[in-house]
Amino acid sequence: MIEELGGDAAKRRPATILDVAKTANVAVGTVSRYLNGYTIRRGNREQIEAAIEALNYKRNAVAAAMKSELSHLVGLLVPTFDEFHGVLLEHLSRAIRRDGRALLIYCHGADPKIMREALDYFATQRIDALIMAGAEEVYDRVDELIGSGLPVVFYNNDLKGLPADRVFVENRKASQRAVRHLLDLGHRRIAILSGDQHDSSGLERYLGYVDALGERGIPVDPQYVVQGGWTMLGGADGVKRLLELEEPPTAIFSANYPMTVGALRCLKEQGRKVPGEISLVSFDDVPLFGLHEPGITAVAQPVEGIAEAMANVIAARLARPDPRASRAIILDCDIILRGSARPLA
Amino acid sequence: MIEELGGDAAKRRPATILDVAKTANVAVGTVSRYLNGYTIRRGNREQIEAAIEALNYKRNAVAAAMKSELSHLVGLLVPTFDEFHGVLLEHLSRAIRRDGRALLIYCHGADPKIMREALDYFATQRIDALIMAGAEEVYDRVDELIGSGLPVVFYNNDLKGLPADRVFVENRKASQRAVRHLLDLGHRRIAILSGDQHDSSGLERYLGYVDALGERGIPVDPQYVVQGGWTMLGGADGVKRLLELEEPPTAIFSANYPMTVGALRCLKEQGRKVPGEISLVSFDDVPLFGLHEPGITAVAQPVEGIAEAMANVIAARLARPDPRASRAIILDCDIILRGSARPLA
DNA sequence: TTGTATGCGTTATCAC
DNA sequence: GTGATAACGCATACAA
Repeated sequence: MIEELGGDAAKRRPATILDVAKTANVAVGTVSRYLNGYTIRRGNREQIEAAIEALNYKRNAVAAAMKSELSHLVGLLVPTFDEFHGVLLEHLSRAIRRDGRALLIYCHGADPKIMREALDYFATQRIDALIMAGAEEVYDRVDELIGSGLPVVFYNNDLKGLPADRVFVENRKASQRAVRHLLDLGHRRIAILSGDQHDSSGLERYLGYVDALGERGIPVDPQYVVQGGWTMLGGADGVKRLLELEEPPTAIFSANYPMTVGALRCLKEQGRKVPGEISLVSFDDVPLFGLHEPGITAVAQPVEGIAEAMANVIAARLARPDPRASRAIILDCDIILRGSARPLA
Repeated sequence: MIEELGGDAAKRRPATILDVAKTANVAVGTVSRYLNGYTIRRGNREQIEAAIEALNYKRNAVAAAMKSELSHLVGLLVPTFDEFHGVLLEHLSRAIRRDGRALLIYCHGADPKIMREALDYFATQRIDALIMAGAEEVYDRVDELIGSGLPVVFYNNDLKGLPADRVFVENRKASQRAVRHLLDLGHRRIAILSGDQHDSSGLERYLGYVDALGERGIPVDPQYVVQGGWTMLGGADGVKRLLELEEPPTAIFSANYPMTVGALRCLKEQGRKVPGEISLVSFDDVPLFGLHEPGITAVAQPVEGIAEAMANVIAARLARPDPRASRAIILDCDIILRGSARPLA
């Protein structure tokens, strides 16, 4: 379908601060002061406001950024837009907006080349701050960025040793509680569908699993520790291997949402009843888990709290640049008991 | 020049194109030409590359944007980050990146004030293009933006009459097929959980429902048309009302994903079996629908195709500044048959 | 092809 | 407070 565009689109040069100053009979400096919230003589203010209205003036943030060195852009570098990131984005964009900034997003899909590309792009765009899940592959680049004065906030995966702020959840304790719950139900052969243990969250969730077993004096059986690589396919594959064992586990702790979906799919395909034949607890909670039959017992991350913390940390650092103190905010998780974990028969 | 206080952090002023030119013994113009991909004498190119490396030069996109009037930013204004938008973002950010641009996102949560704020912010940031679900509340502002030369792409909800590009799916036909499927199974009392019919997608999905009934000579019974307002709560509430009818429907067509979740929750709470007592078909598909017991029969939008189309439309329009034609791309949907709809007993 | 000079719109720095 | 003016870093005519 081809339509004619209105030809009367008056594409005039947009008004500048100079035009406003001229129309309002004041100096550009005065207009700039007005725009930036400084006190202005009342008469002038009214004239400026009238001029802005009349000229339909919109301040050019690009030019402002060039002078002030502040772009009011916060870069967000994520590996993927799974359910967790969707919800995070919802809250984060809201929280960031409160301070007059917006989110510039880049999704790298675990590709190191794209990670570097993203970091370069962000540097190029002169973002005010960067939020990212740490990735070893770009340790040096991030270090460099921080060295150049860019505030960075890590989440999900830490890059130890870098002078940055951090927002994490109690991955280890929450996982421990989740596995302890399975132990309380009488399970002893408990498997973990682990995320990448090079990621701090992957490691900590695994360590929580180890902790819980250790509390009850149960040794960690390597055959029950399978790597799911955070992905749905990895989760399905991992469960498949578990079911092929001579002594399959009676319960599984899955370390994130996509792997849980994969696990459920595999279990369904293999005709294994949850929780009849095998119990399941998931890290990460989504609305549909409550509707699944049975409901999926899950660790719920405080996503809104994470977003708020990120925004606050950034706002604080931008307001008072203090390279020495780096903040680490660690939030608690809830465990939501549903029907996917039941006492061992 | 003025030195930053605190001499320990090597927070030197970043290198500029001028520094590069000086180090490479060429003129700034030459460096600029190199940066923008024009041909350069080989010796110079090598010198420039060496200088960039040595100085760790990162081009300042802000300054470049000011001159070229191109920010390489694409604004994305969404109502909310539901599952659909998560997947969309995944593909869109990738597609947009191919052209060297990134996504500047803003989430308005159906608040007209925030919509206006977002539009102002985008204008201020001098974005190159805008992707948004149309909203009547800001018709005039969007019109103004388009008038000023900003390319706009609508999705999900159209704002008729505006000279913009459009990427939509065959909402009406896909809905018709979905309802036809229920009719084929013998259902006659079919309800629709409708989205906001002021949204073009809401209206078209409703019209598809009407079409399907009309084909079979079945009149539309108003009591079977309930407004769910696109939300989970609205969906739950709508189903509740349906179940209280003297003659409840034997099948429900839900017009989007959140409403389907709400519907499932309500049906579960009320102890109604799906599909034993009531059949269900959903617009929008998510991985978990396949794992639900029963699997949810759903209309799958080609989200990747939507993202690709958006990126292409923008790239095309930005490449050829004043094509007097607006493009409307309409994509087909698949219907995925699972177990939530079964023949009427 | 290369070098020079000018301007983009804003903020910052002065005197006043 | 206000007004005039110098940057900010880059792109681009224009002359060479």
